[in-house]
Amino acid sequence: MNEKNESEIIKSREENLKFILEKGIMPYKYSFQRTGTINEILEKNKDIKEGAESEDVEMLAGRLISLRLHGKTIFGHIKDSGNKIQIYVRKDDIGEEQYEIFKKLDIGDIIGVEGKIFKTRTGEITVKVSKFELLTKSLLPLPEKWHGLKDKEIRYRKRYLDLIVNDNVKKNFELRTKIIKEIRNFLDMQGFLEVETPMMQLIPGGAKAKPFLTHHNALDLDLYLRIAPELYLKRLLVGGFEKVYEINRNFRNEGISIKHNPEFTMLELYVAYADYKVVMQIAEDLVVNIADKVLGTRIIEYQGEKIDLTPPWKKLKMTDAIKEYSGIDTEKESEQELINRLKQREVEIRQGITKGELIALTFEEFVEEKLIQPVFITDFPVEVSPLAKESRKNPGFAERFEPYIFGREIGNGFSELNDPKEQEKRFKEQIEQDTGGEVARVIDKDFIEALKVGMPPAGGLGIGVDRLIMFFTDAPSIRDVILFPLLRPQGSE
RNA sequence: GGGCCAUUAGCUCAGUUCGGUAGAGCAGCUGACUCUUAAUCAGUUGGUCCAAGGUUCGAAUCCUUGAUGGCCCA
Repeated sequence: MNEKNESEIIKSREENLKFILEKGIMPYKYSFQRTGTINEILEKNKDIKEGAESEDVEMLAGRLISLRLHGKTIFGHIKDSGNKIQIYVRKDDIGEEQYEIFKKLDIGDIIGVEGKIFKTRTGEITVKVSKFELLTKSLLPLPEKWHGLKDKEIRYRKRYLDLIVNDNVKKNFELRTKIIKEIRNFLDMQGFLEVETPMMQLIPGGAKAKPFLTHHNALDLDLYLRIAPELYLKRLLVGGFEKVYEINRNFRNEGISIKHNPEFTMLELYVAYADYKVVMQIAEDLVVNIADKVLGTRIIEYQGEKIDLTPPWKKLKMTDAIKEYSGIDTEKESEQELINRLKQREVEIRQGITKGELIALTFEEFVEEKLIQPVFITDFPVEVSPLAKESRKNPGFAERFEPYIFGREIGNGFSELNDPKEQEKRFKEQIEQDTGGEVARVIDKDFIEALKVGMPPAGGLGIGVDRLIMFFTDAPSIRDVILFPLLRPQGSE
C-alpha cells in the first residue's frame, strides 16, 4: 500500500544492512556475553572520578536509542531493560574500518559494546568503546526521540514500540506483575491454596454477563469461556479445601470501555467456616498490603485525586449510602417513586421489576460515582445477589459487600449461599428475570448436586485485578494495564 | 447502540475559522566537526491530507456515506 513511501525512509536501513552483509558481518547474532546489565555497571562505577578509567573492561548490550556524530568521534546511548548508558566511540580507538561500520548503524539496532568505563566532563558515566558488535539489525524506524509515541491506537496495537519508547509504560507493567505476585504472596502466607479451574465451561455461571461460545470438535460440544470461576471454586469447598483462590482470566462478551476489556484478570477466594465479615477484612488487608509492600505508601494519587487507603475503611449499608449521598429514602419511597426518579435519568426499567432491583439501580445511578475514598457498601438486596446468603439482621438484603474506590467497584464478596434448594430457587428466578441473555438458560444441576452433598459455610471474595492495578499505576484506562488489549482489527480484507 | 471529537511526511504537530501552489520540528540523506547529550552548523529527500462520492472554476478545508481510534452516555 504505502510501499513506495515507506521505502524512502527504510531504504537507507536496507542499504546499511547491505553494506554490513558485504563486510561479512552477520546482522542477527546468536548470543552476547555481558559482564553485567547497564544498571549493574552504572552502580559498580558510580564513584569513578572524572578523567579516570575503570580497570575492568566491561561488556554491555542494548538497543541504540540515540547517536551524535562529531566527525571522528561518536556519542550515543544504548538501553537495556533496566537503564541506559552513554557510549563514546573514537576513530582512534576502534580503527578506521570499524569506525566506518559503526557509522552505518541505525537508531534501533541492538548492539554489544566492550570497553572501559569513564566519566565525561559533564559527569556522565560512559563506556569508552574499544570493540562493538551488531547483534540485531533494526529495519524500521523508531518513533521520534523527543515526543515519543503518543498515538494511543499505535501504542495499544504495537505495544512493543510503546514499551521501547515510553519508559513509564514498562514500569507500569512491571508494577502489575509485582502487585499480582504480592497478592499471591499475601494469600499463600495465610494458608490459601492456589488452584486452576476450567476456563471452558458447559454452563457459564457465577456472574451475570454474556459469555463467549466455543466448540470442542472431538466431543462435538459447545463450550463457553468462563465468565467467573465461582461455581467451580465452591465445588472445591465441598471437596474439603478450606481456603482456595484463583487468579486468572475471565471472559465477558460485552462492550469495551475504559473499565472493560473482554478478557480480564480476576481474583476469587473462598474461606470455609467464615462469613462475609471475614472476607471483607481480607479484602481490606490485601489492598493495604499491596500499598505497603509494593508502593510503600497508603496514600495514592489517582487521576489527580488523593486516595487514602489507611484502614479501617468506612462501611455503609447500601440503603444508608443512598440516603447519605442522594437524600433518597428507599425505605419510605414507593416502587413507583423510585421508578420515576430512575426514568428521569433515562434508566431502563424492566417489566415486573422488584423493589430490591430498584434499590440497586438507584445506588448505581445516584451514589456509585461519588464513592471516591475507599468504602465498603454492604447489605445488597437479595434479588441482585443470587449467590449470597440473606442477612441475619436485615431481611430482604444479603450478607454482601462491594469495596468502592474512585467511584468504581473493585470487588464483590458475600456469605456464600450453601442451601441447595434456596440456590436452585434463586437460579430459576434469575432465568425468569433475565432479558439480555446475561444468564445461562440452564441451571447448573451438577453444582446444585454438590451443594446437596454439603458445602461448609463460607465467605467468598472476588477482586478485579486490572482495576485494582489501575489505581496503583494511576492508569486512566484498563488498556494501560493490559499488555495487548482487544482492538478491532485494522484494514480487513 | 447513541452523542461529540480526531485522522495531514516514519514520529510529534501546524494549516480547516473565511475554499486559492502541502508546512514545521525530529528522524532520514549529503557535507563540516575527536567530551557530546533534544549536540551544533550548512544543504537536502520525503505527501493517496483515512476512504469513496458530492458541491465548486478550484477542496486537506464545505456536504454525504463509510473505516479506525479517543472521550462521554447507555
